Amino acid sequence: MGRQPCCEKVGLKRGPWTIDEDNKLMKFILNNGIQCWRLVPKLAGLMRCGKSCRLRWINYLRPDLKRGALTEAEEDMIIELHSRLGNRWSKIATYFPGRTDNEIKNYWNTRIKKKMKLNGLDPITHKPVDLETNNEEMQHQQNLGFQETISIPSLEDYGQMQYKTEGSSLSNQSNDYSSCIKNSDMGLGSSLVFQNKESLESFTMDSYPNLMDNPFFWDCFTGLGESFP
DNA sequence: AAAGCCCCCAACCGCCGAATT
DNA sequence: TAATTCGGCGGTTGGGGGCTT
Repeated sequence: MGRQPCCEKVGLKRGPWTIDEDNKLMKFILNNGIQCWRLVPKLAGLMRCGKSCRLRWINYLRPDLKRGALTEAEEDMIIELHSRLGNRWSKIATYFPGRTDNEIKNYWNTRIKKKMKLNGLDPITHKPVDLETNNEEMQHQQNLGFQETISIPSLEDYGQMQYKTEGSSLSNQSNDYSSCIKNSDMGLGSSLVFQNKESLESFTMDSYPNLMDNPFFWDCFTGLGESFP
């Protein structure tokens, strides 16, 4: 009953692949293609399980893999896609030819996640970390008429500092509101409002329900780091 | 120079839906 | 229909290398 086992479980090699193993696997797949991963190690003369061979091929040996560090543009796109798709790394990886889901996942876990936390954003929800927990701050912002805020804790030491980006548009529909002000007040964090160029009327994030999904949103943060010593 | 710490990433693990017998 | 594996996925880990003290 049922299928045959994928491989002999005993005596299998584990851990890092040797150059010799890589060569055997590469040679076999280039010559024969991939019909069935279960048969690959046997036919290629490898003491590995099929699953391990598959992983090694997909993540390291595939000739179409793009080597080297991810670019800033790729990083921006990962953030954007993650905000929409969540931790669906294989889905995200389809937008990056030559990159693997493992590579993107690693990049997210070791760099982007850290960066977002530094910016006071929850890497899971892409929303400000203390939005729900800091009631005092929320109450303060509500008193000011701000219903939703973006918190940038690293600005705490900068008191009344105002940071303004010129000419950064949030979307085609919001060109009139192209100014973005990050206003750190009371030393608790920073609020984000959008200001109409003509009327100087301000809008909160509620004006843009899907703001975090908009790649232009992240432009607001460009250059922010330069303000710091 | 050496020890300790931190970061990165390759590889493993466990789970799940699909496929097979 | 049940039992079992396959293929694929996301989460996690541990070893190696680089950096700091």
